[in-house]
Amino acid sequence: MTTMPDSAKIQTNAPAEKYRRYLQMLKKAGLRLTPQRIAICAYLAHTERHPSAYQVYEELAATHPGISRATVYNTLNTLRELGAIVELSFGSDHTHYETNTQPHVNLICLRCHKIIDYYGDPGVDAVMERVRQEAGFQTVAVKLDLIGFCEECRLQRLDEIRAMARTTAQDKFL
Amino acid sequence: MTTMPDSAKIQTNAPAEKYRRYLQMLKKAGLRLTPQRIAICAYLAHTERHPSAYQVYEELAATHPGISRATVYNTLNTLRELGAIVELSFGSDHTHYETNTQPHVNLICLRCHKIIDYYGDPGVDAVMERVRQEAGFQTVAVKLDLIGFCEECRLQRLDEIRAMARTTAQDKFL
DNA sequence: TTTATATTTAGAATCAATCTAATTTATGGC
DNA sequence: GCCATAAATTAGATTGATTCTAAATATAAA
Repeated sequence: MTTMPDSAKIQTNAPAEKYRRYLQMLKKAGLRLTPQRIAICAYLAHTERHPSAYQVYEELAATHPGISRATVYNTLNTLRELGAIVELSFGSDHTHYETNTQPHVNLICLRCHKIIDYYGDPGVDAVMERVRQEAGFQTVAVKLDLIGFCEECRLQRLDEIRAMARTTAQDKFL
Repeated sequence: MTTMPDSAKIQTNAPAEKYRRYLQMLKKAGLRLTPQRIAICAYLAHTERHPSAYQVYEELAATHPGISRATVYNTLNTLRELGAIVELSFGSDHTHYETNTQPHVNLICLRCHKIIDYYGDPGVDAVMERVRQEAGFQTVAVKLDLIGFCEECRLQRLDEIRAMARTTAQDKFL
């Protein structure tokens, strides 16, 4: 997994900051800050994972009995429409959400479906600016996904190919 | 909408080339090139849109009566696992596919759900190389999504905000 | 307070996607 | 070419994440 330069982590993405940002966006959109919405924002702000809508509902239901599916899904959809969170998909059955909208790279493994957040300078600022000038597109959130094979799975894949080569002379892989 | 420099379109993404690439990847994975799979690859190679799995099935069923949902979904999943096509999601209900895996930027509008392919140099090569060295991640496909508001919707949004400002003194927008 | 609007809820409904078991098609060895 | 084996396809049933609905509740405005 090797090292990651600390300098690459430009901004902080502290829960408190995310939380404030979510609530602010809801309010700015003219929506009420109900206890349910606040709970959902708090959950999203404090997770380091990429939860699915279903996970958000299930885990919130444990601490907030009586919260309904509809409220969770509606709120997540609203936050997505506002650009506060970003939908991720990677062949899994549910929709997962990226709660961290600072520029970073998602390394999505085709084999194990793990998503690794990679912080580095993707040079995205320049692209955003060009897109604004040339296409009139106003960027709210950036998602840079690299789809491929994580280190673990890559090595495993190599092993499998070697094993296969030993037993048969087939040219198939994966 | 403005202009797009021709120099930005680095490689060609001709249907014939996509078609050959798809078939080659299936074959390399040890799968048979059946008439159904060939039809699906041909469809994907020739579309300029970002079809959903359901659309692929429905449109293929028109010309290839008897093709089954399962075959279409299985083949699309296989192509996705191979990195030949990439899943896109943008708040719509179905899963859509990006059939064009050359480096480009998806401009995804939060309001009208339009996806604009933007060709330019996102400087992604450098990121891919760094990710390989630092995280051991082998990239198969890249997806750079900018999520925001397209020119049309941005202008419409401005109009709406102005209209609202004229009638009321509320600070809500969107 | 009263009225109007926004929000939530519980449960039903939807429908894209997957699964299943049977059938068809292709492949390789003889 | 023929047979045996594996691969792929099909039609239809099933699933289950998400959305919808109608009623109840909470909030804001007047």
